[in-house]
Amino acid sequence: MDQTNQSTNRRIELSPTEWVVLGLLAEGPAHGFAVAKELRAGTDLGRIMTVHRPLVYRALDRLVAAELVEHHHTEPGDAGPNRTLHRPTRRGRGAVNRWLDRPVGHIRELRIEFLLKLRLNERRSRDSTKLITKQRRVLEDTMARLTCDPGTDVVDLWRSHNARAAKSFLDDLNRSHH
Amino acid sequence: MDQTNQSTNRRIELSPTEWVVLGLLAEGPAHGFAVAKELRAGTDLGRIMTVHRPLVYRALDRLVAAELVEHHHTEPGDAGPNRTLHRPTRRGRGAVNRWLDRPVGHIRELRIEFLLKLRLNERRSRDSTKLITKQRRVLEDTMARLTCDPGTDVVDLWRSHNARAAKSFLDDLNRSHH
DNA sequence: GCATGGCTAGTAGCGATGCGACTATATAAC
DNA sequence: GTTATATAGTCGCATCGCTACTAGCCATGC
Repeated sequence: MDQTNQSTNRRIELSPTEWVVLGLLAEGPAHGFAVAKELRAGTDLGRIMTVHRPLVYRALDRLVAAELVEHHHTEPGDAGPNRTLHRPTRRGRGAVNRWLDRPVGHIRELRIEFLLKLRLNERRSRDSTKLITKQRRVLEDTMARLTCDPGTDVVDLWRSHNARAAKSFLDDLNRSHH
Repeated sequence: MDQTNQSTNRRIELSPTEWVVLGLLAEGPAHGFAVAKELRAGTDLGRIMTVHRPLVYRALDRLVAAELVEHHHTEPGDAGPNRTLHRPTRRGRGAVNRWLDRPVGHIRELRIEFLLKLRLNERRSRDSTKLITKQRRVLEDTMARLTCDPGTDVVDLWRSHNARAAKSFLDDLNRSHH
C-alpha cells in the first residue's frame, strides 16, 4: 500500500447544490424525488436554498460519477413508479462531514453555504459550536484586511458595512449556542 | 398616430449585464471591445461587476435586437481590425435614464445593481441624491415587513442583520451626499 | 368498469450564463 | 522576414434555472 490514501483527505470541490444533496443523503438513503421535496421553496432547507427537481437529479448523477454517492437499491414507490435509493459512499460521508465542519472563505458564502451547514448539522444533531468559532476567526481575518478608511469608495463602504453585519450575526449565533 | 407610444414608458426588463452595457453606451458611442475593457476585473466598474468579453458582445446583440442600441458606424481600430461603434437609440437612452433613477426592489440587488447606478450616475455627472432617498424608502418598507422576532430562525436573523447593514450603508451615503 | 383527476417518480429540452479558447488584423521588435 | 503583442470579435462547452413533459399508481365519481 502506498504512503496514504491522500485522495480521501484532499479537499473536494462541489457546488452548493451538490453539497446540500450529499448532505441530505448523509441523513440516510433517499431517492431523488424525496431529496427534491426537502429542497422545494418554502421548506426548512428550501428557505435557505431552493433546488429544483431536475437539478437534484443532475447533482445526483455527478455525485455518482465522482464516487461520492452510489445506487443503493430500487424499491416500489409510495404511490407510483419504482424509485432508486442513493446513499453516500465512504468517501462521500467523509467529504460531507469535513465540509460541514469547515467555515466558508468569503462573506458572500455565509448567506447560503454557511446557513446550510448550520441547518444540516442541527438536523443530524451535530454540534455547530466549533464551526461558528472558526467562522468568526475567518471573518476577523477578512475584516483585518479591509481598507481602513472605507469613505473613499462605495464598494469598500458596502463591504465594511456587510462585514460588520456578518460579525454581529455570528456573535448572535455564538450567544444563542451558549 | 394611436393613443401614445406607451412602449417607451413601459418598464423594460434587462439583466444587470445588459443594463451596464447600455449604461456605458449612454456615455457615448463605443465598440464592444472598449466596453469589455471597462468591465474587466479590477477596473472602476469591473470591481462592482465583471463582465467578460463574450458576454458583452452577446448583450450588445440582444440590445440591438430589442432596439435599445443601434450600430453607429465602423472605423479602423487602434492597432487591429476595424471596430463597430454602437450607440443607444432614443428608447435606449430613455430606458437607461429611468433605470438609473429607479431604486432596486430587493436588498440582494444593492450590492451590484444599486452600486452600478451610483457609479454610472457619477461618471455622467448625474445626481444620485434622489435615488438614494428613494432607495432608503424602499428599504424601510422592506424592514417593516421583516419578522419582528428574528431570534427564532437563522434565516430571519441573517436577514435582519443584513437589512440593518443596508440601512446604515445608505445613511452613510446620504451623509456624504450632504 | 372505466375515466378522470391527482400524487409520485423521473426526464427532456430550451435559453441564459460563465469561461476558456480560438480566429484574425495590425503594429512593434529584432 | 519572422515573432511577439495588443486589438477586435467569435465559438463552443458545461452549468443553471425553469417549464413542460412522460409514466406509474391510486382514489373517486357516476
